[in-house]
Amino acid sequence: MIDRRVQKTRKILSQALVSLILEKGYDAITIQDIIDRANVGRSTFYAHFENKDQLLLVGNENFRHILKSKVEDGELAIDFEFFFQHVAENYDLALAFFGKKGGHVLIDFFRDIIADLLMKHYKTKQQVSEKMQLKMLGYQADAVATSIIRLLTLWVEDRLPFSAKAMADVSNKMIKQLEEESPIFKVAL
Amino acid sequence: MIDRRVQKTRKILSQALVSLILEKGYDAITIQDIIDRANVGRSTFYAHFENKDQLLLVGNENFRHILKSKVEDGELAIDFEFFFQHVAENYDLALAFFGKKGGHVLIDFFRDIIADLLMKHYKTKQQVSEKMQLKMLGYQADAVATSIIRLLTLWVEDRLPFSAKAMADVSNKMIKQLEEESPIFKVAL
DNA sequence: AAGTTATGATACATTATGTTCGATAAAATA
DNA sequence: TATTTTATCGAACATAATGTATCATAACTT
Repeated sequence: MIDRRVQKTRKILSQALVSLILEKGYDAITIQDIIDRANVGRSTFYAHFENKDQLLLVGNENFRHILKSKVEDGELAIDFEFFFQHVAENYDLALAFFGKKGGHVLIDFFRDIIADLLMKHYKTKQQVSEKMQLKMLGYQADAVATSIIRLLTLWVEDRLPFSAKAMADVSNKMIKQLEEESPIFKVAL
Repeated sequence: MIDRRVQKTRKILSQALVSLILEKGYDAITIQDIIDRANVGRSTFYAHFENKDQLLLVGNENFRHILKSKVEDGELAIDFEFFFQHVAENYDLALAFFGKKGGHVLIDFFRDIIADLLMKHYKTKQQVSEKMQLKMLGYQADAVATSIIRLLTLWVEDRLPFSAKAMADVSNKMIKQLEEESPIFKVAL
């Protein structure tokens, strides 16, 4: 098991980072800010993390793995209502992760995961074999994933004016757009 | 008219920034890097710009205003083929603006412009009056604009494997998805 | 040709970076 | 409990970037 001192240090560093994000924005935060806020020695920080990004990623593995574990449990499609609900239930964290003041680390993380899942999903719905068509489908999966994450950030920044279900419905609508084979694939690429 | 020394200084600073983006990525660039590369005095930089972002914005007004002027010429919809074509014709710049190594300044700029235009466009197609429905439509316009910019960045980063027309077709497809009134608006928000 | 102004060079105080070291306190282990 | 292991702190360090200020000079405008 992990040394209790280590657990304590990592936790307080994570909390310091989150609180600082809400105050001054991720990009403006320095390592110095974090160790001042956490009351942790400079050398201690570097004994655990290489930089801010790593602290954010490692310090929030629980939150990050929600989507992943949920999907690896067997379902192919994504339960967006569950996802938006989970975000709503962790509003303070979500604001730090996805709000205006947040950084790009977790946004990119979730975008990539969703894009991968969408790509698998689309490939089951369509028979696309040609190389360039597959590439274009990849673009679209990525673009749709990006738009869903964008919806999420607008929603969070706006203090959740809609229900998680409404957000999931809009997300699913954006996904469905690409489910059927469409004339776009017959266009000269 | 503007002092020739000023024109020269601003131009060389802009060029220095663009070349540095391609080398080390926008976020990692310091003011020191820029003035070293441009061979310009530190005080001179600050006489013209407050920071990197401003240099990037002011130094590329021509590129930025392409979309805006094109639309203000009377058309309501956006000519995405023209837009993607313009990007392709300025590939080096586009790579610095929208590639992996680029910053978020111009991406955000274009996203906001496109989102505004889409919102106007949707409002002419649909009769949406209820406040929350209007807000949700705004989310969707923003999300679609975000996905189009994402398509652009993937395309540019990938060295333009598709024609500008193909990219415009995909973009327009994503836009059309929201043109008709859809069941989503009857969902409980 | 005279007056105006942008520039470069230099200097400055402040702040952050990433690393190293030894003393100390806190933990695991026997 | 006694002993060993190890995480932390505090301090120091060289390096680098920041934003501001001043002044002589060169380049520009009129």
